[in-house]
Amino acid sequence: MLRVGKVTRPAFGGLTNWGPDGGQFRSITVDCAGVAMKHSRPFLSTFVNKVDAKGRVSVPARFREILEGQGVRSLYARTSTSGPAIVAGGQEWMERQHSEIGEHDPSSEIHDDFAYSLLGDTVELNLDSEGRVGFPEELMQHAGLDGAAAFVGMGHYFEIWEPRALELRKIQARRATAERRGQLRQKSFGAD
Amino acid sequence: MLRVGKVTRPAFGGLTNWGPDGGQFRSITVDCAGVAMKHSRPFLSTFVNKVDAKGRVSVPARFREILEGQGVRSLYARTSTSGPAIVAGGQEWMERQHSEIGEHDPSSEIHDDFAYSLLGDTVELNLDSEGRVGFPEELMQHAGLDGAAAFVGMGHYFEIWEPRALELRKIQARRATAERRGQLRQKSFGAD
DNA sequence: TTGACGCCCATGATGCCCCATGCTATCCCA
DNA sequence: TGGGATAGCATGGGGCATCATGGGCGTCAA
Repeated sequence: MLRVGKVTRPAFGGLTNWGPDGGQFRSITVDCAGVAMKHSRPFLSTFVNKVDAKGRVSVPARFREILEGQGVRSLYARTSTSGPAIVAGGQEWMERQHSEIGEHDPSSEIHDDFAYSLLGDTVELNLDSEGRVGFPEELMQHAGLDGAAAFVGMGHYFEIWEPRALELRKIQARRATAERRGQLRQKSFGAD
Repeated sequence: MLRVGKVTRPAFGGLTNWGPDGGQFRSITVDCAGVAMKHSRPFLSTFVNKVDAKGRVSVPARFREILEGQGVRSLYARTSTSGPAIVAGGQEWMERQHSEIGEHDPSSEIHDDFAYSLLGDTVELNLDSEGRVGFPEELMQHAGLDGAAAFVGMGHYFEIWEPRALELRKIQARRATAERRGQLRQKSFGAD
């Protein structure tokens, strides 16, 4: 289980707040070691957009706002290590990935494994003036994208799925969540 | 050794107090590690409003005050994991959800399950200048909304039910509460 | 020359904003 | 104590801005 005080993962388990102001970094998380870290609003919700004949997809406007708030007008993407999906995010997510690798001894094999799979496979994609991106063929194939793409917010990052595959994955996730929270609920505090 | 769980859920079991002043954050909860967390007044009571032809519903004025006190003029909503209802809340509730997910290792399956069902299914809805929201068709269907919607305060968040379904649920809840509290009490405020 | 890519404009759909109206609960004064 | 005035709130509908999407044109490199 995660421990408090790992400076490299302050965001998981800290106190978070997004301010009401528009677009830029919106909050500070302070972990138990007193380390502060910037935060954008989380990527939320699911949006399904079409893939056009040129292979372009509109990045949902809400997601674009967040990405732009983090700096440049582009996103980072790679194949998911746990399913037929593309994992993507902005500057902050990239930094997170980077520091996750930094937790490991540079001379260790695990360090290199992480670097090859998390950094080596990541591409940086620019959004066009309409807010669209074209994913490389390899990523499209991994996710089985064809005709439509579902963007699902995962908090600090988001994923892109073939819509039907995502729906199936979500059904499974809802079941697991209900069970898990049902157990918590019996212990006393209200989940929802 | 301190675990994340102790820190990320200060509200459950912390020391809480809401002040009498108007609108903004009204209290501070301090958990065992000394971490402070903001609190609004709780969402209370039940309000029934109409759903208009465009599918819009007025959010009760009391609830709006609380939401606005938390920052932006919007709310977060998703289907309930435990019944035919929409679960909704403001910024604070969203932060709670987010940090609940953050308790888990990002590479674990439970992390993803929570993210897909708690974040991926959550939508951010802006209130219009009259204080109304339009829920997505999917949420309306899950709650069986049609013509009217009952907003019921649940403390840190609230739920939206089809009024009759809520009434039934409440009857069941009263009975269960009465049983738990013992025979004597059941006799004195059993049937209202 | 041709194909890939980036940039730009047109269009339709959707969501958001604004104004108008009517209801109701509360307060004030007779 | 009752009735009218008033302010806050819920409700309805029309218009406009934003967004997704499709297609065209120019540029650069193979």
